[in-house]
Amino acid sequence: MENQGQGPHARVLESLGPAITSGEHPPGSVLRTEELEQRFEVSRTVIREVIRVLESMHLVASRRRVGVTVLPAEEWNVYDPRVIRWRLAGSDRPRQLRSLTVLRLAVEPVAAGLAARQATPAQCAELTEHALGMVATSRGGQLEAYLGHDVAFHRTVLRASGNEMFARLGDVVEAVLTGRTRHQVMFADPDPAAVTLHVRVAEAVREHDAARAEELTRRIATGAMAELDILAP
Amino acid sequence: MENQGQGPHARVLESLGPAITSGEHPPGSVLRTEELEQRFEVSRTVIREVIRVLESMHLVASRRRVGVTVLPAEEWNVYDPRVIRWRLAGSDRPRQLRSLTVLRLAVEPVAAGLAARQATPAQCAELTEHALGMVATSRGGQLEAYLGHDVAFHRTVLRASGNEMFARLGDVVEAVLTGRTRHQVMFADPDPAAVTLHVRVAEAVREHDAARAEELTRRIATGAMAELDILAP
DNA sequence: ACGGCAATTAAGTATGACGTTTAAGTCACA
DNA sequence: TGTGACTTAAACGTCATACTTAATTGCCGT
Repeated sequence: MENQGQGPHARVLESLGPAITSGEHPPGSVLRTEELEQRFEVSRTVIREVIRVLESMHLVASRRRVGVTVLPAEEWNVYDPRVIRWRLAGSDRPRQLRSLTVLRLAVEPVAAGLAARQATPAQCAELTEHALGMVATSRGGQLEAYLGHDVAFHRTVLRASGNEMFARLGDVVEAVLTGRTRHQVMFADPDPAAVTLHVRVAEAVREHDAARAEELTRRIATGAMAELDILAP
Repeated sequence: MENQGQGPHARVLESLGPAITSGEHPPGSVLRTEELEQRFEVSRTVIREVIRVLESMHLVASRRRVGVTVLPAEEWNVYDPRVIRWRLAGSDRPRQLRSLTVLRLAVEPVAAGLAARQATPAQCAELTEHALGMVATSRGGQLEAYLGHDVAFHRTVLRASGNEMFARLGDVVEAVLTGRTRHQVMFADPDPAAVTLHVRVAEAVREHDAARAEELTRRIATGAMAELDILAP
């Protein structure tokens, strides 16, 4: 186990959490506190606090006289950034990436439309900067730099929408984009069409053309969706 | 304090959480565990576990030698059902309702489109049943019964979309609809146009007409949005 | 078979002691 | 006077242990 960063709490959490989301502890199985104490060689305090956190993510439910029960996946707080991270690291990564991309497909176009109406000049400038950054790094295997601009671009759109719920999905987008770059198409340069679309979205937002920003963003997301289906149909 | 359901842990959590989301403890302010022990008359154990949960919601961050710091609102896990509930109960309810309704506006039409493609016959029947239930209870102040059908209808659409991220937004929709009924228009009967739209969505899904289901659902959500703006512009 | 009572089990809470981190204060020295 | 290293102490973090509470199991008697 390479899990020894920070303290016992984080170590146990980052070990137990993924173990649950990956199905290593299937729904319905029970974990007793004492057993976990021994397994991780920590005190009850730590185990109990970890359990409380997992409980708050609806990964487990603790009941007296029975133990800590793993809940079915439908109950999980799938919007918790940690749950997302754990699932993306696990075996059902493809399925998870698909779910998240569909979510993007729903949210980002609407967010772009809102951004076109109310983005500040500073945010418009930021958008343009990152779009151009994507253009500049789209060739020659500068994938990490490209990824940085891509993530920043989408984060800015979500933030500029002025909706806090959208803004908090920045982490989700980052997880999706990072996952895609790191694990699937690390070899290939980005699709030039997608790069162009980003530039045009930045333009549309700057010109307060909500309908166009929405439509163009929908095309970006649709492209991302298609890409997934091509890679793992 | 009427907060005494279940145990000390829940009691303290349900008291401290809202106190934070309502701004009673503004971002940047610090809470020391010892102080909290006395304030709630419970042991360190309980306080520490509550803090860990609040920390997992990104409401607070605990640091040695300084205490538990309240984080700025941008950091909060606004998708956590409890955070949503606490904020809806607090003073920025209108703002929160608006955010959530915009989220619905983005997600539900797409979910309805997906549902039209892959809803099971059982789910179609469920949709029809609840749509008709809405019709039957839409007049004569049967608001509670109507609300139940409305929530169930939207939950079914989200579930039938086959996307786990969408499915988990059922709680959000319930919170929004409940909030609207209970606190804003409790007196008035539902808008007949909205009722009709629900029936037509059920039809479209049953006939696998994705585009129509999407468009009709968009109209429902737009109507909900307009209603909000009318009531608190 | 059934219903109630008791025993058992595992989580929940309380408390004291100690370790660890780190902000902040202090003192010496240039 | 200012800077740097050193010391201190405040608050969280962890451990160990005793005790409390609730729920399941199962026994027993009817």
